[in-house]
Amino acid sequence: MSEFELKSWTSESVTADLERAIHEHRLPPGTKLGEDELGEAYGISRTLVRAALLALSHRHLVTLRRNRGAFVAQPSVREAREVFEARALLEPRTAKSAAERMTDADLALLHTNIADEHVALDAGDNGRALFLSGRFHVEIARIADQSTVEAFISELISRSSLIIALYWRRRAALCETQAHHALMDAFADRDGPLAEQLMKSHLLDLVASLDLQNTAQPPASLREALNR
Amino acid sequence: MSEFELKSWTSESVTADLERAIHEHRLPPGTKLGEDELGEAYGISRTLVRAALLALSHRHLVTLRRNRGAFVAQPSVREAREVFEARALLEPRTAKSAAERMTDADLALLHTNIADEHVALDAGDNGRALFLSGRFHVEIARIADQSTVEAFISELISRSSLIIALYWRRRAALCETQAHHALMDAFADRDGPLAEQLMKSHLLDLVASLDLQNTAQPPASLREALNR
DNA sequence: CGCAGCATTATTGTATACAATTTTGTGCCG
DNA sequence: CGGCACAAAATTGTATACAATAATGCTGCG
Repeated sequence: MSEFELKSWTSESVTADLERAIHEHRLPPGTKLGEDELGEAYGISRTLVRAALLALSHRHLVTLRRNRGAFVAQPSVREAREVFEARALLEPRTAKSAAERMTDADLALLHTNIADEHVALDAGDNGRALFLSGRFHVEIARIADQSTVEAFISELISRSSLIIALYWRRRAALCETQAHHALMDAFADRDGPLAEQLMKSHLLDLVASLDLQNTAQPPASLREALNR
Repeated sequence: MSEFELKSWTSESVTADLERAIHEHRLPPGTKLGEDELGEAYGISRTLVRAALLALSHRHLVTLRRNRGAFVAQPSVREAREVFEARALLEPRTAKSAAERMTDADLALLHTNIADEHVALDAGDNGRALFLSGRFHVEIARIADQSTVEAFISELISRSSLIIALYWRRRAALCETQAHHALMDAFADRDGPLAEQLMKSHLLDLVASLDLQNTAQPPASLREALNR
């Protein structure tokens, strides 16, 4: 390892890097994000670290507790439900629009995305697979040519990753790739209504695969102390 | 006026204060928001001003241009359309949920909100009337008990205020109060489907009242230079 | 008189210093 | 030995200093 810094980080790129780390579960919910610690890690001052943490808190990926610091967010059961209800409002219609606007280049890109996900899965890199799985949804919004909705979905996807980390029921491999394949078929046929229906079902399946029965979440602060 | 500061502003309260000023058109689109200027106005350092501007930029109410400063956002025609498409995805269903959960206290609150709007309108305070008109929509999301969707709608409402400032066709009084009254009737009857339909129509009417034909927006930077 | 190039000024970008608060550690007393 | 009070350390909150960049104005030449 070189003594010199290889990259000059900006506030935005640090935000993106942290978001990806959270999305990939390299930074699990509850992890303390110390300002000095991060500043040293990226070779920047606390000023820029704080800007990044502020940005992440606005996306509900990080919780800022006054005079206590920043922590990777731990969505409550309530919040988990709300996130998926919001996704249910936004994504099916967006999938419909995407199907109707889909170009061959878009199709190829989505295919590549799914292929990469399988590669990551086979390599045992579940974090990367989860990230790519989320990217699939964001790409659909991009293809629908709705950048405003895309931004909302992008946030909801990242928050969903935290929810999965906390409430995912099975430890087995992600079985949702089937749903994505089915969506691909609808996209290939430019079948908007089918894509809408498939996305709706997909989201319902996702919620069903979560354990959202608990009214309280005991693992929250305890886990944090034990795992670190 | 006292020489002493009456309130100690925090980053959050400054953000809220600026957002309201933007929402009420006291700070029109394109207005330069100088850091020193704001810092002096609120009696805080640039550190906190920057945190507030960063927060507002994340809500797309302020545009940050590197090394040039912060400006009240000037949504493009494209963005304007997208904002209302996003609202069309979120608000009708939310209105339906709200109607089904509506308590008498909620109804009373909405009534008060509308009454206040009329008072502001009669007093010629169009900015306040516009703000209250937006609050009506946000309150509905709150009543629907969906804080995640509420946050999205809140942002979209504020952005809509900028859109209205730029693209509002008639200069006459806001004629949308009728739509809100109709919604109130549906709410009073706890008629979810009707509320959903009325909200959908209301949003369509709103878009129709805008002039979104222009492909380019010449008044953007020119206006800024002339008006200031 | 007009414009190019440079110096000056103003504003933002980043780092650092200091203050405030919380957390942690220690010792005394019951 | 346990618990409370106080002190020390660590961390965040805010302000300020300095650096970098862009905007402005001036001067001299054509």
